[in-house]
Amino acid sequence: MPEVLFSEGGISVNVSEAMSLMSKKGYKQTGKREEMLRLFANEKRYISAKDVLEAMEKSYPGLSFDTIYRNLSLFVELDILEMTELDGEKKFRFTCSTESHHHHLICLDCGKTKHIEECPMDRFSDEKADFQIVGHKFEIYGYCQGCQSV
Amino acid sequence: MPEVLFSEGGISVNVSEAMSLMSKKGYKQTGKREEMLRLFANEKRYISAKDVLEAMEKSYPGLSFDTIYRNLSLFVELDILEMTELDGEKKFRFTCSTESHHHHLICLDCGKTKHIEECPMDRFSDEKADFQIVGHKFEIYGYCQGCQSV
DNA sequence: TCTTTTTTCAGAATGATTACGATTTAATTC
DNA sequence: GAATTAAATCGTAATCATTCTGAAAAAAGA
Repeated sequence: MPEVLFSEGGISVNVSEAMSLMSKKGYKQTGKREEMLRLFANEKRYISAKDVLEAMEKSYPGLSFDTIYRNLSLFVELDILEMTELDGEKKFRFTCSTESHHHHLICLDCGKTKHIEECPMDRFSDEKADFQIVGHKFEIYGYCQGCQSV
Repeated sequence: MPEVLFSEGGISVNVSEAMSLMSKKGYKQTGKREEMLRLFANEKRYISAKDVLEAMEKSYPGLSFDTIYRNLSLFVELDILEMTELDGEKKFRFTCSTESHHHHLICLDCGKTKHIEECPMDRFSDEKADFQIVGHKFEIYGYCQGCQSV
């Protein structure tokens, strides 16, 4: 569980940046989208679609899974969120557009992450592999301090 | 699609090794298990449960998904197969017990793989991460030569 | 062969995700 | 600010991979 919220300044910059990116791309600004983004900006960890629904049901009772999933895909498409698959479940996390390429150490319990600056692809020469390389995944799994004590 | 089968020697050694490991552990040797293993020994690439079912339905009509999945899990537990999750689907691949720790470059089309000897964890000091590390994943995705031309 | 335990079948249940037609809402135009 | 239009949302059903269940069949050991 996340203990500390970010300063309002930090949040609003990222969320409003994302919102204006959306309208620039022709997508509409809705209260639900903003609240979804606000949630991700606060959490800064990997959470599931179900987590999102549960967090938003309070303010939007009757909110549909369709809305959640459609917006999650949209956000990933626009690079506002990043996605990974853990244990057969898609998990999403806020992306800061200013961050350079990096990887994550991920807590399997709460989804909290730690950046890994180093990328194994840096020392991988893709010529000798007769594959056309289109992507890669490097993730380290574990339990964060908070979740170890449980 | 795999073009070349392995020499019978190579196959049978791996398959029979796996079969005797099973009976040593108290699991029964069945024709279905042997044919599943034979399939994986021939393919040497990541395939899905559905692929296995389709390949085996010819010799075992009416074969159930339950049988496939149960045996796949058993094989993974016994380190006979290795498993990864691609696009929300579990994919399985034959493991040679003699191979040391390694990673894969994986063809997103046919599941063909190429070994990557280098492991990014070798130069990752887990002390400074205040996470209890339990695992990691490093995979490179692309398209093999055969699948590029399509 | 007989017994015991495991495996398998057939189909239902689950859980995550996606699809659909109808309705509502945001952005745009007048 | 009302009318228009396109996108977003709802509610629910469909889909897809995977797991479960209880009964029947098959393998291993005595």
